[in-house]
Amino acid sequence: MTLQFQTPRGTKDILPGEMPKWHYLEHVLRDIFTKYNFREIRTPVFEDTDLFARGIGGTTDIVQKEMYTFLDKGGKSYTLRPEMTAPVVRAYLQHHLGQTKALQKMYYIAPMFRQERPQAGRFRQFHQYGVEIMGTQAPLADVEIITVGVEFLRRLGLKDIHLKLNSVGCLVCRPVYKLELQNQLRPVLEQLCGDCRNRFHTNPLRILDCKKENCRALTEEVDPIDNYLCDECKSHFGEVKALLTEVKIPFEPDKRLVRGLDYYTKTAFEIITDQLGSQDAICGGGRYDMLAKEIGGDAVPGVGFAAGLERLITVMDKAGLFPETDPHLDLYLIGLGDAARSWVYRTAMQLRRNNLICEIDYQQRSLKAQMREANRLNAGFTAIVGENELKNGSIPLKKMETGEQSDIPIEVFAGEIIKSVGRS
RNA sequence: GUGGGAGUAGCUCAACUGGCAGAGCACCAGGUUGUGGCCCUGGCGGUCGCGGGUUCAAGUCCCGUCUCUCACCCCA
Repeated sequence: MTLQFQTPRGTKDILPGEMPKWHYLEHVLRDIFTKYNFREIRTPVFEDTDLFARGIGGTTDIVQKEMYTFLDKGGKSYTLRPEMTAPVVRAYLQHHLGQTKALQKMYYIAPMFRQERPQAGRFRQFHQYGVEIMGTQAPLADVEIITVGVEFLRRLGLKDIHLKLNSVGCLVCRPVYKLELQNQLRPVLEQLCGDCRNRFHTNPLRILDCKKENCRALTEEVDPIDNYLCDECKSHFGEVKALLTEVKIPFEPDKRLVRGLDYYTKTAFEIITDQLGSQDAICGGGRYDMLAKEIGGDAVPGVGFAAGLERLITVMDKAGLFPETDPHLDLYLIGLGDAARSWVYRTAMQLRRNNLICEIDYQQRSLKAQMREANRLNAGFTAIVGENELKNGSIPLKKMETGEQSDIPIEVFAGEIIKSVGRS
């Protein structure tokens, strides 16, 4: 069958059958975020295009080629959000959240949009969860962010995850390092790949991140940024590492980790898994002390991460880490004949009001069909009601697992069921 | 945006060098006129992704296109 309408390229329906996985992850996320005292924030799915252009940075791939941008009827340019940090900072500034509380700790679980070629672990609409702490430069805030991300993955039971850590400096020291990098690479500039030759001018730090064998070799001997960090960045980075060690969160310093968004300062980190192939980053984040100012507000420091739910689900599936979900019914009520169906319907309503999960047949199907349905729905019990039962005033209740059957007087049926099958 | 692989029933897949489009599972019904799962029997279900071309004849060959998939770029 060829349907005229299908999900747009790179998008997916999340069908009822897979929803338990999403609910499970969302439940654990909210639970752990709440314990760390983060509160949820929701912002519009689209924003002023300039918010992203300026916030994320004009030279980034996200802005240059991945944004879903459209004009509204007034000719104004909007963009479906490709990430959530810029909108959160925008909301923080717009609502003067810094005035009401010194520190804002926020989390989100929300869809994002990027117009890229779909691939394993990459979609055009995907979901991210993330946290942000705004209003402090304290290294402990960085560590809290990293901790909450790692703790979540640990609680899910994930093994084989690696935390990669670096500092990308600040406005004081990064320009110095950029120049130094250019000086050191200039002699080999012609040997770098085409992308890297461009990066040499636009964003030399990204050359370190190139995955090409040749480029990596050429940059192997380059001085790491550590040697050029200003005193403040150096001590900040040192403290982050010390605190992580203190709370026993293993990390791997990675001088090549620079991240693709321009707004990062100081701490940058990624959590990767070796189960995912080339899209191995499962969580990425860092500090962004210049972002608020960049989008036109006061300078407000912040730190946060974003992580992808679809990728996480892939990893969880591979590792078999989702708990067995056992969708079931407490009771399937079978009605045969008009009078019985009416009784069954009224009884089902009464039981549902008392917190039992009940189902009935809508289509006057045969007893066999209804039994089959009860079995398929994994019903704990089935009650079979026809003319005889109404006449005799006695309802047979069948325990599906064992097949044993007992009769319950019709006038006390609901009460007995609520008592014996129901939960408090 | 660039390159490789793939699209046949709801799902997983067959169909030789072009010659009537199939199986398993699932679904529905019957065997059992009021008792699920197991078993048996039958049934429903396809514009072979879409469009064009070659041919007496195309699921099969050619071109285009869409989608999926993998990789590059980059990212969650």
